Amino acid sequence: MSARTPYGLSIIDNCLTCRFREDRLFCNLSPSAVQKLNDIKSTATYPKSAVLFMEGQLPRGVFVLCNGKVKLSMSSSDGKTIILKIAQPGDVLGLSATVSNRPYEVTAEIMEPTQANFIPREAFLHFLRDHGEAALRVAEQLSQNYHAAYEEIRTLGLSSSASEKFAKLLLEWSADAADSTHPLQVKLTLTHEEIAGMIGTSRETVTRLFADFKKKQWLQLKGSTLVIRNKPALEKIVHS
Amino acid sequence: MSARTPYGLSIIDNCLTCRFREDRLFCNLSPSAVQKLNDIKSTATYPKSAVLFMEGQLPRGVFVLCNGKVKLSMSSSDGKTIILKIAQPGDVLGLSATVSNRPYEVTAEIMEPTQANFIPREAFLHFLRDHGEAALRVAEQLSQNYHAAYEEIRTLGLSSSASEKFAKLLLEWSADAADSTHPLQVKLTLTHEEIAGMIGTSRETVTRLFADFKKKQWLQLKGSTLVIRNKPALEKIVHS
DNA sequence: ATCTTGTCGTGATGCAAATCACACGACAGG
DNA sequence: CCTGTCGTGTGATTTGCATCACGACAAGAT
Repeated sequence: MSARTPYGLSIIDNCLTCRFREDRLFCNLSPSAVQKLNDIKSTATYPKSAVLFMEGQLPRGVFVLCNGKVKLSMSSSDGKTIILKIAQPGDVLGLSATVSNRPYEVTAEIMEPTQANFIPREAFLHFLRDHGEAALRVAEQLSQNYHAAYEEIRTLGLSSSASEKFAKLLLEWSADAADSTHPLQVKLTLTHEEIAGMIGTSRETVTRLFADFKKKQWLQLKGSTLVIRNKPALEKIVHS
Repeated sequence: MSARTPYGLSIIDNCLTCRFREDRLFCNLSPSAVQKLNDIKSTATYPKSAVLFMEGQLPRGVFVLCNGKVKLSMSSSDGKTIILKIAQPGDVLGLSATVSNRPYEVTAEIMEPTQANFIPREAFLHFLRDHGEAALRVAEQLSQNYHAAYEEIRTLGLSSSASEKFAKLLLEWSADAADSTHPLQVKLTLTHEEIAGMIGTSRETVTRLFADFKKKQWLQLKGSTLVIRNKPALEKIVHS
């Protein structure tokens, strides 16, 4: 349980029951709850393009990411796909499906080798019934997910143009990277196709939007790092 | 607490702590929890076009609908509006915002005179901390809301055409009205404008879609009741 | 009886973006 | 070396739907 070793297990424990991040799911629980969690969790690593679960499957349990990146997507019968989120370390996947015993809403696909804790459904629900504090924490977490979902609905339903959604995405990225030394630099890890999937448009449009924004001097590309040169302009587009 | 009187209070009690609908939020709780709930709730009736809360406001608490209909909507700075849901009796409004102390995601506007119970935020959270069973119930409810939100995202993000979304809405309606004697009849209570708001299109398009579907013999209008004459055709459109 | 106000029906027009159809560099593996 | 397969860039063409601009009709309001 302690963080004695520099690698491996210490990281695993931290990501599940860290004591220093109040905003995460299982932080600052009582010792007995932490102990119980450690008993029922199991850890595994997954290779690139492995699938944790697929949209429509009955929920087997929740996954807590330790590191790596996971693509959450939905697709329709005619092959169209939207990417909802790129999950980061600390994120909990499959929570709502597990709690309500409905099928997973999304498909979770590993983008780079990832270590994750898995907690089977039955054990998890039993754990929640025994630990009211954790149930409340789960409710809070679900509220946050819900909030994020509504943000998605807002962009999808209220943005008129593709450029608006594109600008919004860029601003989100720059906000996420706020811990970096320079907040206006974003490391691009997605292809245009994937970006298109995130804003519900076509690959070509993304290419054209990039070109367009670069010509307007709003963006600049240094290798694979994107530099935002005119944030106010982007914000103006978003709040049409 | 008893249902002695034919009007008013008996209805109120039923909608909050009914014992016969397991799928609702506060059903089948322990007697002490029920008692506590009754202590902290208050009831009011609201006239048409009153607003329970607005998008962006800090959460004051949750509302439990006893009767009537409430329109939940979001709007963007440039006046565009989407309607997310028409809340029905039994629905709980403002739950996620209240639990996570984030602003209400939507605006809740009364569509017809409505009676609702209100539970203030602080009392509600305190209640949840004291009653783990209720917290778990809330988590389940939030999961369902989350699920519904993802359904919305699916239609908004994956449906290509307006007709697809329109057909989807009609099928939803006919499924909701499944308790009626005839499942293919839907009472129309919304204007074309409002329907347009629900599927993210313009009023004119809705009018044209109605005309189009009627010409194709898929629909028929008897007064204000819509009759679905070719459900398979609608389903085919949806699952393109 | 005459205004207003809200809802519905329908044509004409314009445009943003999907779609189609390429071409080109990078890069891996046989 | 050639030959896939990806990711990108850019034109030409098409199209679904928003938008504008009406007219018709019903229900209150005055």
